Amino acid sequence: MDIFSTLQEDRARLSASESRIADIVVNDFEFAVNASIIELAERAEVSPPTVTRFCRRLGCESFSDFKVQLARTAHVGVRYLKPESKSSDPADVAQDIITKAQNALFLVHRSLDFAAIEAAVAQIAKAEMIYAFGSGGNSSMIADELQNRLFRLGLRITASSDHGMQLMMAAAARSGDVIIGSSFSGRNAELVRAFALAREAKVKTIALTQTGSAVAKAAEIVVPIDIPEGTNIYRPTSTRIAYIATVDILASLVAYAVQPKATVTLRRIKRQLITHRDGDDDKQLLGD
Amino acid sequence: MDIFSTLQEDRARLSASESRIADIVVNDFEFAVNASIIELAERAEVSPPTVTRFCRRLGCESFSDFKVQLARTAHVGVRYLKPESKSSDPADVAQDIITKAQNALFLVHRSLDFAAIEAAVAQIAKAEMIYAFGSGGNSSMIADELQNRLFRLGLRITASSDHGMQLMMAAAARSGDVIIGSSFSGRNAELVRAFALAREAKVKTIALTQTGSAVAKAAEIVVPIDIPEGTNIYRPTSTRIAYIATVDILASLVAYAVQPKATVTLRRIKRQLITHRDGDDDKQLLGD
DNA sequence: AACTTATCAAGAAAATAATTTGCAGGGATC
DNA sequence: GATCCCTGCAAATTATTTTCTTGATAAGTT
Repeated sequence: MDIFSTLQEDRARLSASESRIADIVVNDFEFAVNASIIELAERAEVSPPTVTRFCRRLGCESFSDFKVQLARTAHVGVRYLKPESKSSDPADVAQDIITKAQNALFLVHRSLDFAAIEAAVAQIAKAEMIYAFGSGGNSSMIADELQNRLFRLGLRITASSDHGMQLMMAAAARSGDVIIGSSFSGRNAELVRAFALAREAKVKTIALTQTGSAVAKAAEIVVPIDIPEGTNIYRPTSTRIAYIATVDILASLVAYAVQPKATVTLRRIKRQLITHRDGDDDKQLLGD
Repeated sequence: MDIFSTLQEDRARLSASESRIADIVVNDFEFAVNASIIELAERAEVSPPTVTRFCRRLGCESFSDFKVQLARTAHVGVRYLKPESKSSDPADVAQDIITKAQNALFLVHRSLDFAAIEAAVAQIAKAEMIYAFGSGGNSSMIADELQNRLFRLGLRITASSDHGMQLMMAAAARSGDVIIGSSFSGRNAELVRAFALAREAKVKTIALTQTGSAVAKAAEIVVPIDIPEGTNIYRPTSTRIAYIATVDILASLVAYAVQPKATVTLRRIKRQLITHRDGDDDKQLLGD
């Protein structure tokens, strides 16, 4: 667990003096990581021992331990509190995107629902046939990505971003099949319909979407992905990164679940790719 | 600038004793951030003052300043040196993937070639027509992603993952057009051929690929993306994240470059999407 | 209602530990 | 052989933690 979560959680248990310290840490993080215990104490109008006690209460060994914990979390964890820059300078834009992407990873990691993931992995690994659905550019990329990752494991999968096809496929799917649907917004009405159709036929339905959304309610297993998207409509970065990472995790776990089958297929695919390139090395990653 | 770059750069200027300290810091980072100056000194078989001087040489105020700098960089920056875990426990797998993804972002950010990016952005923004090429699952995703991002800006773009089509399109392209080709491996021979064909017709060629690779050599503008991929072939995480982030940066910068044209198009697309969903909100990101 | 007691927060001062500085010896280089 | 730089020692400084004490609040008792 990281300091920032702990700080949020334990906020209630803190005394008045300790709360003042917490405020300073949260609001002026830069100061906090650089300050000595005396400086921090002075600013919070408490005595140094109180600061030590504050650190201990948060589960740290000592004040310096606290600072280290703080520094390592905060690099990734704090900035999402900060307003994004409005600059169009390349360095700023890059900084902004990278930061948001890292925050997204940080947030996904923290909020991963392993129970749901394991349930999804179990279903995927034993599926007769898998249908990956998603529409609208972003989610269709996720569907393709699922196909790209899972067919390599020897699984039978097809991806579709076409609403009409999705409905027909959902209707054609049989018990033992799995439908994985992705929706960033959670409000893809056609996907909801496809899920409903599938569930009538006892087809397993897995949704990658926002908690509590229409799509989430329509699916049997929900792997929730909840990322606050920034307001800049030019940059759907965070959510996409979060989805990609989640798919990566799912696919990796499925790989472990189907391992014996998978290695054979991978080797065959790899051989195919190598002849397509100018020969050689085996370490090169699978696919271009 | 972060400590780790500095450490790498200044490595040559360090004395023997200081090098020993550097070794420990790099190889056993966990120890280094938690150790006191005395512990670190003992382990490196030097005296505490030498450690202080080492920190100063790296541009830090003091030893504790050094530790803070270290902690804040290293959370993201060091782990790619570490062997990845072989565990198949979901929490470990997730941790591993998230860490690798964060490292990838860290590394891309550090190695971004802004000159190349700006050159690419300038060409893309004024292109008559854009062709996005990529094959093999990963790169084809990048090509689709480019299309997905750039068409929203009112640019004319098509993506293709079909080698045959790519060659024909390259042949059909005219001066004023731009071809953007992506290749993770840098050894997609067909893409090289498409670039060659395009350059004969004075079509601008932009490659997203590894520095020094065949694809890189074939293109006029190279936006280099160099990420060491792990050895676990089930997990092409890092590179993909790096490419996505780079495309995000490119697309955002193009958005700024073509702004007036773009907002109109975005508004039209958005209206279209909203009727497709169950009404409402404008803050929702563009596309699902 | 008044007093006692327990509990806890918080600061003062002392003790401890960590860090830095000044200085001097040793080795390498020119 | 002189100079320069690295390095460690020891002292000085500074920072941090521990211990002890005080004061406040709340619950229980007479």
